[in-house]
Amino acid sequence: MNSSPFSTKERILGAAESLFATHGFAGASLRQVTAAAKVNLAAVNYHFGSKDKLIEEVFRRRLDELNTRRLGALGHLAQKPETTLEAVLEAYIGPALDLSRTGGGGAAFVRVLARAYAEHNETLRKFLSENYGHVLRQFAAEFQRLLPALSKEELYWRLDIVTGALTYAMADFGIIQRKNEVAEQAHREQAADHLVHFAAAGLRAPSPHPAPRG
Amino acid sequence: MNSSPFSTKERILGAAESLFATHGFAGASLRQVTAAAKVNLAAVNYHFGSKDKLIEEVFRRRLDELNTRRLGALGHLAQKPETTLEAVLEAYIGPALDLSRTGGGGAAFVRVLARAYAEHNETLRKFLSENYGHVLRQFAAEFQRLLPALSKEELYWRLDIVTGALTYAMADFGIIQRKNEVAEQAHREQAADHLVHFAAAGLRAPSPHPAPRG
DNA sequence: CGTATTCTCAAACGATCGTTTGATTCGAAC
DNA sequence: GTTCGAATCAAACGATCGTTTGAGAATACG
Repeated sequence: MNSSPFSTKERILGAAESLFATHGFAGASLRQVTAAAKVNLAAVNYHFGSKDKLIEEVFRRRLDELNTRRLGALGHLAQKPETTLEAVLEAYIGPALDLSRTGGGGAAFVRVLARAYAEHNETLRKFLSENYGHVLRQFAAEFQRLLPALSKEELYWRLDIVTGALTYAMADFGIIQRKNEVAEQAHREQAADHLVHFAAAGLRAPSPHPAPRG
Repeated sequence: MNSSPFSTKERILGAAESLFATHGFAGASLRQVTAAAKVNLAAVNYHFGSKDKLIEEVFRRRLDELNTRRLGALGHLAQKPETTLEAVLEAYIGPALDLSRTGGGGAAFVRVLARAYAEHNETLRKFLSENYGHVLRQFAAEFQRLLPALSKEELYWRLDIVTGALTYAMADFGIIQRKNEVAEQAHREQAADHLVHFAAAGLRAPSPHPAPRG
């Protein structure tokens, strides 16, 4: 019955990903999603149970592979004395870049990911923390090994900044607008290159023992 | 009739700011807003005309003062040979910090500002660009003077990263969660201090003439 | 005072939301 | 061919959305 090579579930996930990226979770309706996926409205609740479950599935589909690849890349570097800061950053950012490079909607997903940070939805936050929190903790441990001069608190502050900048840059929210659809991949690769370079310098900055502002 | 010292318009703006920060523009309904403001539902359309106009007014109320203060701080530094990179960053970030420090809902507004980046709402983007784009251009010119080794393109990439990190950090989206309401101001000041330090190092990083990734 | 204007209020408007229902169609197993 | 579970469909559910209405209360001005 499907004229498309993709199943109904896959078409819903793809359309939802794209529309959530553009309009947000509350702003994109199931009627928009099912219309874009060319499926019946009831198909969402039939296949996923509810809109919230659909949102979770949009995340799970991408994050399972993304974080597996991140940990795999980290596994080749961890504990080795010759590992560089740039290499660990690359292990974290590279899979996200690859994801955004795959034609099948991954570029939209990184925008959805940025949405998740902006959403203060507690249910969503808990889901992400429970399912993928261990990845961030493993990377933090490796960064700590490479930056022993930083206190744990200082390190977490900086990793927080890197994560924010990564999310923001990959999601293409910035003032720098690309010219056309063809240049999107090149644009995103440039963003990642600049980001790794910038983040490495920021992480390496000497600890300030900050004085009161004024 | 108002038992509050604030007018109906002011109470609506304050409640809207807080709820937009938490639930987003589409996620916060006018019924939630008017209930929190303890005013009648129809008051929004009477005083502002529509929900979209209310959103614009939430921005205008804060950004007019914020950007005036930013340009004022920049005016004391621009063209002077002894100006430092940190001072210009401080001129950009400091007023945002002060805003988030004022008790009257400014802390919520910085989260609203971050929402604006995540929203791909063209109407909102156009409004912000038309009304406040000149501020970013003036700061870019001053950064260019202080970082002559950077190409214009390279500089814009880095400023884009700084803006993203600033927005993200000030909006308190990160993994670092503060313990209670009392510590919020101290938390935010720490975030700004770390951010200035991090951003200055990132901006000063030598130009990479980036090689192909691999 | 009376009058005009501004503001607030409960109530309802039509539209759209997420979800559910029940009938119908499909594809494999026997 | 018959049967049966899976999938799709049009239609409708109650709830909530932004917005509008018209009457009443508060305020300002003569």
